[in-house]
Amino acid sequence: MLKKKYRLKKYSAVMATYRVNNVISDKNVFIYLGKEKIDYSLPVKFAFIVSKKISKSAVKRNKIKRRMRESIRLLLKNSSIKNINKYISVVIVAKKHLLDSDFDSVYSSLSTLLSEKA
RNA sequence: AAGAGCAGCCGGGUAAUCGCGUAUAAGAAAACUUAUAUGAGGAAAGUCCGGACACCCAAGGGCAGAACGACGGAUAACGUCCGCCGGGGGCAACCUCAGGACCAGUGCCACAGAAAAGUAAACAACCUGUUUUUCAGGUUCAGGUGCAACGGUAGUGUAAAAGACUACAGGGGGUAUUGUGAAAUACCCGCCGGGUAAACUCCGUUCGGGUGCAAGAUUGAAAUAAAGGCUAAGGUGACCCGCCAUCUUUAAAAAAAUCGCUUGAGCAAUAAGGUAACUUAUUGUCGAGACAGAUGAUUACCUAGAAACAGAAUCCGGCUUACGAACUGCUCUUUUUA
RNA sequence: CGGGACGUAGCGCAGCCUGGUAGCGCACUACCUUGGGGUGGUAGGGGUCGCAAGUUCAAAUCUUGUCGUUCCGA
Repeated sequence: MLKKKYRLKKYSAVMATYRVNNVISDKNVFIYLGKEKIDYSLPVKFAFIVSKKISKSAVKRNKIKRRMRESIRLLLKNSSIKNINKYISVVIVAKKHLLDSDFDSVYSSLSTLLSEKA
């Protein structure tokens, strides 16, 4: 789980990130990238969205969110995704395909998307 | 031994590495770091009932409305629970029932049938008179219909019949006894013209009304502005653009913070009362409290193969629904052996 | 968190209040009309009435539970 300073808290901030409309995706997730930073001392903030359309069960939605958070935590620790540091915020939206995947596929798709395409 | 019925119990464990929420302590005194402790359920779910708590409205009462409905109890309360009565099911253990009233009124009972409730026979049949037929009168036992037929079976009786009369059983009413009571038992009375209220309705009981922790309280900022976006609807206009108004958005910055927020009809043990639900007393104990929302990832071993349903959001008491594996106790039936 | 509405033929809807026969339009099939097609006409097929239980002689309809879809308020 990420610490609180890495979390994007406000609904309005998420909507602002959507409005930039800089999207990358694969079969598992959409990733919305926010505006570029002015002050580089601030950390990148993440938000994770798993809608009710993906599953009615709160347990399954929570599981997907936890896997995504853990992946981002490991990626930040490895500092393998340095090139996303220029963005203020990142919103990650899960797709229905994630429901049947395991942790490794979540980790690999997030790492390739964020390190290569961003 | 086999097959049933009822009740109970559990909801993976240990270790290692990385990591998260909360509390406390220390350092720092802004962010933060370290240590320790602690961190989802039996249904947390559905939101179907009942409360607590909070605010708004309200003089009191009625009407209306809603829910409930054998009886006695439990409870803060309940549509829940316990016991018991009656109906139904089962050989039995046991299970199950929205279980008041169609003698207040109004409806409905398709098709079939003579007739579906009205002092009722438009089919048919029986008997009597007339007697070729027809017709008139009496009757509804038997027939057939239907979920249901104007009380059942057997006899007496009669022109043919009929509770008209008798016996037996059924329903209803009255009296007596037993029980707190629903009711049961006994005796007596020919009293016996359907069903349906999860049809309207009537009777009884309960509920001040509404809103729900995003309830509500406190502190601070702003003082109704600024910058955009949009045009389906409003104004101006013949129409379009435009303008006004409306609507809507605004990243780190003022765009909130704190309280409510978890010590409670709490949990555990023992004792007493009660058939039980439950109650009382004593002792011990504190077991999540977030605010885009904390329990995860990887590995090894054990169990049986690390398996299901499933994630607290103000808090309790229930109900309902979903669901995994192993096992324990009591009871019943059948068979076999002693 | 709270409150509504709707599940009926492949699709869109009636019927439910007041219980006994499930119907309408489009689509589908066959035939007629045409040189052929469309249009038009005639006939026909197709429905566990979301699911489960109860009330009733009888349930799409009444009652309860449950599943799904969708809307509204904060």
